[in-house]
Amino acid sequence: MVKITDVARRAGVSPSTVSYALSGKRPISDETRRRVQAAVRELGYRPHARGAAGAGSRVLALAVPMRSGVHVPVVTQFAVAVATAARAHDHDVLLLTQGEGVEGIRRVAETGPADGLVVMDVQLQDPRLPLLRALPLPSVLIGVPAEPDGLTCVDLDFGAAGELCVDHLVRLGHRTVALVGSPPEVYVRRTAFARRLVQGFTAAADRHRIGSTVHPCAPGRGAARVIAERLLREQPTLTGVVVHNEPLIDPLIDAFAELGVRIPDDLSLTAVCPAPAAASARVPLTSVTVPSAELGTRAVHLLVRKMSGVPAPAVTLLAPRLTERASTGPRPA
Amino acid sequence: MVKITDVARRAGVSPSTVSYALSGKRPISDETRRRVQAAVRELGYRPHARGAAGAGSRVLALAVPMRSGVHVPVVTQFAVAVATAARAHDHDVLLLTQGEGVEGIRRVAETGPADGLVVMDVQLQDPRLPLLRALPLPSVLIGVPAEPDGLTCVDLDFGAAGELCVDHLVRLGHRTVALVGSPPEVYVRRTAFARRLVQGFTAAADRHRIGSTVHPCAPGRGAARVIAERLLREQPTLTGVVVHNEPLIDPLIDAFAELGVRIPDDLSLTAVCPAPAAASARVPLTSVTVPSAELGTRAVHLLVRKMSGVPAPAVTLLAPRLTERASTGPRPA
DNA sequence: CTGAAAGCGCTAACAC
DNA sequence: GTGTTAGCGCTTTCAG
Repeated sequence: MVKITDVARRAGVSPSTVSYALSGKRPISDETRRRVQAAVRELGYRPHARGAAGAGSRVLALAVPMRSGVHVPVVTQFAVAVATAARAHDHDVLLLTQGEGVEGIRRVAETGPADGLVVMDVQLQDPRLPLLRALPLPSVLIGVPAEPDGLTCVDLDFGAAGELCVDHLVRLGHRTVALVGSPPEVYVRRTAFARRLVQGFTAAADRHRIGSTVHPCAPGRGAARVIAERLLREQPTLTGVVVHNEPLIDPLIDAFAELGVRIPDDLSLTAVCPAPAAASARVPLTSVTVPSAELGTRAVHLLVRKMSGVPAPAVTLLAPRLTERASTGPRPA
Repeated sequence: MVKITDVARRAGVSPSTVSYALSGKRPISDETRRRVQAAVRELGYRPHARGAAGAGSRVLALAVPMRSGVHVPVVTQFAVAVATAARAHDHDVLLLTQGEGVEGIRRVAETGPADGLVVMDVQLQDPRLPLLRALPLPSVLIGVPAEPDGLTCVDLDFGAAGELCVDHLVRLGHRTVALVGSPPEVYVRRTAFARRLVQGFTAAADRHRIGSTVHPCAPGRGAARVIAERLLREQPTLTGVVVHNEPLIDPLIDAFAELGVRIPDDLSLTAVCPAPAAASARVPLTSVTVPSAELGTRAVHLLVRKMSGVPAPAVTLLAPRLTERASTGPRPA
């Protein structure tokens, strides 16, 4: 195991000179630096577990959900956003795959090299919360659980997003709406964002005194066809649908088309999903954007602030914005 | 910054006892361990940049490609496989997003906490190769560049995969075949796996003395329609198609259907993609499986062996296997 | 089973 | 611009 003194000997300088030559923390003559670098290369030197006085590890861990029902591209967008933002703050990102679950967090927090933690796929009652509250390691959740006190959470305001979709449909005259949601297991887990969207959707429909139903739905063409048929059969007056299930968007549009339902002439469709997915769907969808990149960036900002000792608000909610595209129109006569 | 001596004082024991109580490297009485753990919790102690004699960081870095033309779900599968395998070897995974490129690798290798490196999205002439060869940090590539000596590479044998698809089609009697490939930028970058598939495909077609063409293709319904029309127009005798572009699979099947081409009656279709994608396509596809999980696992195995000093072979190629499904049949009369 | 003390590799004051 | 040296927080002998 080659150490800094070896490099120093080889380069004919003192250890501290090597240290400074590598860190750049004080000026070193070109000649000396060159010799040091040569020695480093020749010996294959790598700085070791930094001496105590050194800078912290500058690593933050990211707990990514990789379980049934989560949509991989969206999760990946979050992860990339977090990684990019972390780099901007001179941090690296440690990948913590779910399945390690609580244990993974404990491990990283206690013995791991991370000095901060970003947690995704938060449930309303999440088994990780007690640990996160107790941990000396600062953490930020992407997603807002039922009891966020003592934590730092950031998310799109999914409740408001659900309301926004309904308000939009009501403004167009629709009087019966349905929510085609995420796969059932997502609700079973009480995943925060999915539950809150349902709450907002239902509350807005009740407030407007219009009919509403909610349908968890697995992805895939088969499921899309089944749900489309069922909606048309069970709710003949249905003219407005909100989709909160990205991989289901195109299959659902197809299914309606096959059943002779035209969008937006016969049925208005609204989605809650990342903007590109809405824009590039078979029919460009009026949608509330899930700003994955901004959420990831915000989470990292909050985290680095927390790591530097500044207290952070328990909940940061981003206001939803609805973008009109081709999939919504006035209620048919 | 709370240190081990603080914990020791609080627990009324010596620093070394705290150290051993936490590492478990020598037996500690239950009573003492309890007191130590209590002190740790109360003070929020976290082990620091480990003392020099301590174990290595046990982190390996993963360079993931997040650029145009790569298919996110597949990349994510690799990443998850790598992370899981790494955990099995008691390592954590540091996410290195491309875009940092060569610089990212240099940083992690020189000052970063990683002690091993997995590189994805390898190009035939990859700018990172000289660095990887020179680095004291052991690395493994998923993908085989043109000159793999001095490196450690693992991949599916994409050349053989291309041949296998053609052989299968020829055995069914087809005499004109086309390859619908990855997006153009993938070939422009000279991405190794894409290029090698083309080589194998072309070589096999030549060997069988049958007509063959290759078409890079962007994803999306529009592009699929365009390429389908073009294939039918320019090659009237075409009856066999190989797709190597996962997000294009369904759109391409749709496009052919819209053009009145039945699969497999009029046209046989083969894919090179992960098994689930082939199985759940609109028409279940005869395919050569890209075993993402196994590749990720292998890469990590090779890497940990290398890190422990055992030399590793320059190239490990997994033999392709073709699974017949519903999309291929005899050449129509 | 525990403590004292001697390092570990590295950085940062301090001297010149 | 460089070397000397005193730590840093932690682990691991070495004694008991």
